[in-house]
Amino acid sequence: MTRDRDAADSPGDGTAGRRPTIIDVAERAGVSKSLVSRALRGDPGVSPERREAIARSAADLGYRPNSAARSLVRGRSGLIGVVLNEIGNQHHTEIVAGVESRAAQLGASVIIADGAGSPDRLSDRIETMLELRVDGLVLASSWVARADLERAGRSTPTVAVSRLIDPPSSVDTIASDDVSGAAEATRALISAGRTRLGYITTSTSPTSAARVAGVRSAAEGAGLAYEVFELPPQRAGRAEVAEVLRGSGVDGVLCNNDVTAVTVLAAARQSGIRVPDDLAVIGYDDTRLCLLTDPELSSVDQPQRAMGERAIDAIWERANGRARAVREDFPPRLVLRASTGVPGIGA
Amino acid sequence: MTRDRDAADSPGDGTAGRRPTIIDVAERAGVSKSLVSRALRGDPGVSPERREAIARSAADLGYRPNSAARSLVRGRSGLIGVVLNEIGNQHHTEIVAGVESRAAQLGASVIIADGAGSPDRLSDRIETMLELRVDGLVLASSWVARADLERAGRSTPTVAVSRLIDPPSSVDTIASDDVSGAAEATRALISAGRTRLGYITTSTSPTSAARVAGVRSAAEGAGLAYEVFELPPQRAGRAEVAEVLRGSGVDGVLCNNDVTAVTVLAAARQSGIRVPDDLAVIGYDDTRLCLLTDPELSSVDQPQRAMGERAIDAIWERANGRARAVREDFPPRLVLRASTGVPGIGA
DNA sequence: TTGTAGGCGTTATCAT
DNA sequence: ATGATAACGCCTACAA
Repeated sequence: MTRDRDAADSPGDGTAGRRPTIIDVAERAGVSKSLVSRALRGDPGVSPERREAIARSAADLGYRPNSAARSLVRGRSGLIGVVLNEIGNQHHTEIVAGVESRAAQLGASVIIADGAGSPDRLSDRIETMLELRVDGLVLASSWVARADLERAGRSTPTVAVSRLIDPPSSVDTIASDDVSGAAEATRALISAGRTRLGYITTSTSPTSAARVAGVRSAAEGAGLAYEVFELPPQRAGRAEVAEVLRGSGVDGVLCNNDVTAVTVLAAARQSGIRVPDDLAVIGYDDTRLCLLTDPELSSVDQPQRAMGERAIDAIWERANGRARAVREDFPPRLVLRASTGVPGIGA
Repeated sequence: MTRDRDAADSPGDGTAGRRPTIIDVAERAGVSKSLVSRALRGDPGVSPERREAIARSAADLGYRPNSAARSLVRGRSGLIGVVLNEIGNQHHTEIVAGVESRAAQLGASVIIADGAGSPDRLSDRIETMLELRVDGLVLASSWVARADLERAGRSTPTVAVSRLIDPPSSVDTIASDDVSGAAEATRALISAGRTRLGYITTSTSPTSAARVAGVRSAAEGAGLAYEVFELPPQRAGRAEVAEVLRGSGVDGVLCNNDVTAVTVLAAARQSGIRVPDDLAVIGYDDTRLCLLTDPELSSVDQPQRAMGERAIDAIWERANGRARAVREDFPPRLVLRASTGVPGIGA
């Protein structure tokens, strides 16, 4: 039920009258609008007196530049767009910190949109960003349709901070090295004496697929078998995980993220499975949750902040002529804690 | 296969040449630019043939409207801005869901900015939103300076979804009723037989202050004493909380959020304090964490989504003439679980 | 149904 | 140092 938006035109504006423009400022200061433009932007070549008068006039009027007008004439918006797969996902939001800090150095403002985990929404948000003429676009999602990637890459420097299957060459990609991250974690399980390995995930993303590959390589390298458990997000509660655990004889498990790992911990406790004695557990992302569990949770840390910073650099490079695509994998870091037992000592 | 539109290429443009405008679309379709404008916006009064030709022309060219130009001429941006105190804070991000869904009904796009917990950054982000001429602004933070609130309220319909001290009348405020939420939680502790009550928080926000008031009212109503523990966020780890717990003889504690509550659980376990036998614990926000702890965590749920929706409605009302400020408190809901023992039965 | 002509607020290029 | 003035891309009366 949409509301009627074209209510009788002018009556009731809510906020005050017309917003002051550069012209209002100019009149009040008794100068031309060009001079106001220069003064307000801090251009050199404006006499101190004028500058002063203009500043006061602007302040009195509560003048604020209209970025639409500016963007239109300059051909650049000064905006960096970030589209997140899911604003509630900590892995994605941490990338924003890196993006923000680097963008600030370039004098750009960062605006964020939430894809709410849906490809349609993602597509829509990307379109909005492109219409806004962002000077660069950061995509933190593995679920962007290829057509949308191409469209974005064609319009503005675009970098995906996530693992993509066969990304178009117009889009740069930055990810952490999921294969080696998962492999290293798996090797840690193995060197803790685990022989019945498992990977449990609540996602079917390319990221997760890469981690499966990492688990496989490490397991096969040690001549061990491994099992993969895929739980749909809605069916990934403590009970479901407990069931999975009971069915399999797994004694060492890597999880797709820390929340899943905490769920495994809870399920194990409920099922009388001791951690790490009966089951070693490793999470992914190294969130602060890891320090709040009992036992504390081992986890694979990803350098989200550095990846976010790199994304902005890549955008800058594209804007300045680079044509070849960036394809970078950042090395993750395994953080061992009690949930895998004492490092180096088997069970 | 000719995609070269500008032979004289400046040394490295990155993406293709000039972006197509409504004029390019018009020429290619052999019509005037006004007709293109109408057709593309779905205005009635355009012959089917023209409409078709224009659509094809636009598609061929990869045309995309420039929202700066549109915003400039229409006087509205079609944008709703949301400034979050901290993009990593789940309480704040959940408000976004409500904002998004209602904004979509109004045909507005939502853009988000992150205040990173700093008043300066918040101020800066708000300014960016105002320069963008957002049609409405949602502030999810208790830390916005009053000057910024006034500035925003003067420029565009603004609503703070958070507790504010003495908000300006130009800003609408929506919050959950923290006093009653905390009071109800405290009464639950009392009726579970707890007599040495506590409130532990990692924040000094007005929100937290309101909850203290709720705890006080319930405690005093029952003739019981209570203690308030304030831990700075950096010093709110398991160890610090354990120390606090040991020092006091508290047997029933309300926490400012679920993460703090989980920390309390971890600290209690470490200190040999049994939950709920020795200590009853209640969190705030009712995040999914609550189901992953042992024992499961009682918590106070806030209707973030409804608050987000209401924010958009309030903006709409302001835009349509309402002058009086909205001051609304949404009722929270206490969810009892094992961390407070069986409801209704004392320890 | 279609086209013409301003104008939105700003920047930037010319003059002066 | 300052001021006209022409864009920027789009929408919208007003004409035809």
